[in-house]
Amino acid sequence: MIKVVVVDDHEIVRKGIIAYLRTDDELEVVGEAGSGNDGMKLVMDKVPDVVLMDLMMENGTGIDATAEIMRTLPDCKIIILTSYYDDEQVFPAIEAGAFSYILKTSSAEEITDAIKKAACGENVIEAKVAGKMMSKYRTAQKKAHDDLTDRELEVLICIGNGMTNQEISEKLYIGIKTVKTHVSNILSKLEVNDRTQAAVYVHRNKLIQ
Amino acid sequence: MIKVVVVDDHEIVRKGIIAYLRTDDELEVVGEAGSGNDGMKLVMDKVPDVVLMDLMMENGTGIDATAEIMRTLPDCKIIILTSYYDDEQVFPAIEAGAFSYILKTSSAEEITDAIKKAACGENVIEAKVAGKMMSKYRTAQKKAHDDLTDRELEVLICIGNGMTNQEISEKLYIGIKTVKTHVSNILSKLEVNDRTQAAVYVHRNKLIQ
DNA sequence: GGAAGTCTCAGTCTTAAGGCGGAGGAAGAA
DNA sequence: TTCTTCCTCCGCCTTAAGACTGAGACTTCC
Repeated sequence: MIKVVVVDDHEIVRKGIIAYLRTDDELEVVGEAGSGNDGMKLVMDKVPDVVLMDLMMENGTGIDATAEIMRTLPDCKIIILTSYYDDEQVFPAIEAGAFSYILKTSSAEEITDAIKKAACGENVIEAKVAGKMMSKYRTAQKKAHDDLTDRELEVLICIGNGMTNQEISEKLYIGIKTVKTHVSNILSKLEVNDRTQAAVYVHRNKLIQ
Repeated sequence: MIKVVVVDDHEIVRKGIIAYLRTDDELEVVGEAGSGNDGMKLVMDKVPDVVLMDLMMENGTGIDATAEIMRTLPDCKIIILTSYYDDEQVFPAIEAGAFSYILKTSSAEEITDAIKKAACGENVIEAKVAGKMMSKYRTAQKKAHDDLTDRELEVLICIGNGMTNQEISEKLYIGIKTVKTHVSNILSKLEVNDRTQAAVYVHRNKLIQ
């Protein structure tokens, strides 16, 4: 029997998953929790083989719970069960030590399958998530504005807010000549031609909103 | 007995909800579907009192299904059941004729309660969604760029992409003088001082990404 | 002590940007 | 028809922007 704990703050989802898991006689649901914190305590107490963990929970994410569980019970397999494959928390979850990552769009059979595989040490990563991981490592590239000095970044943000050189000089208490120097350096470092493109850069790279 | 149909493409969620609803002897689950299309046909066939409809489905949204059902069975109460309160589809769903709008974070009891209330003609709107509706009507205000002509909007988008007047004139096959005229008009209509601020406007108002 | 990087500022020069006023042609509304 | 709006373009003018070169003061690091 594979001992399973289900952590999900959607009661209806949790009850549903448990109801289904109970129909499989290889699995034994030894506990359920509605928050990351409760889940953590429960896991420490029950020491299950597998934890089905929802990522998006209202108070305290599944990430912290996952990390904490892995610290004390490194042999416990945590399966992240979430709704969206492009969730930003995918990577923190994997770094925290999540073993498998499946979506709620998976069929009930796929979920029980993932649990059984996890118990055998075989992990399951949703194809879409795997693809996301690939692109993640591709986009882990250096950003042009990493080359900027602190002061230059400060000036760039001003440009991104549509300020003129005059206004920037007044805001930063420096001469307009100095601002022009910074702006020139910024433009060449970002490889753009003028302040408008620099402003676009700021917004495209979400340096400000 | 209140006849209920459950439409959700997450099998595990659907099974869970149904398993729970069956424990209530006032409710009778007369069918289930894994897509908006199937759900629509099923509802036409079974004519339930209440439909529990998931919004986020992979093929065909719950919106279209809701609208279609309301056209043929206007007395049918459709309860939208979704994961997020700030979903952009909230309003289309309500316009499509959804009767209640509750979240999956609701307790199982709240869901059965919403079903019973719907059957009695009493709708339930999640507090957070209601708040969202309020702010929606507040933000339904006129945008400055609504005053722009088609051509001006076209030029504005170019500015938002960091193009110079020269580049814009080449792209639109018009003289640079004409571009300058458009730019001047745009700046005064948007009440900004220069093209950089116009570019910032474009991104802040998400005219382009 | 020297080298490198950063921040500050200066002078000069060129050009894109933008304001202001005017105007013709086309299309649609009153 | 007349009026209005939009798109197009012109000339004149002022100024902010940006490139390029140079340089002093300061900190950090070797």
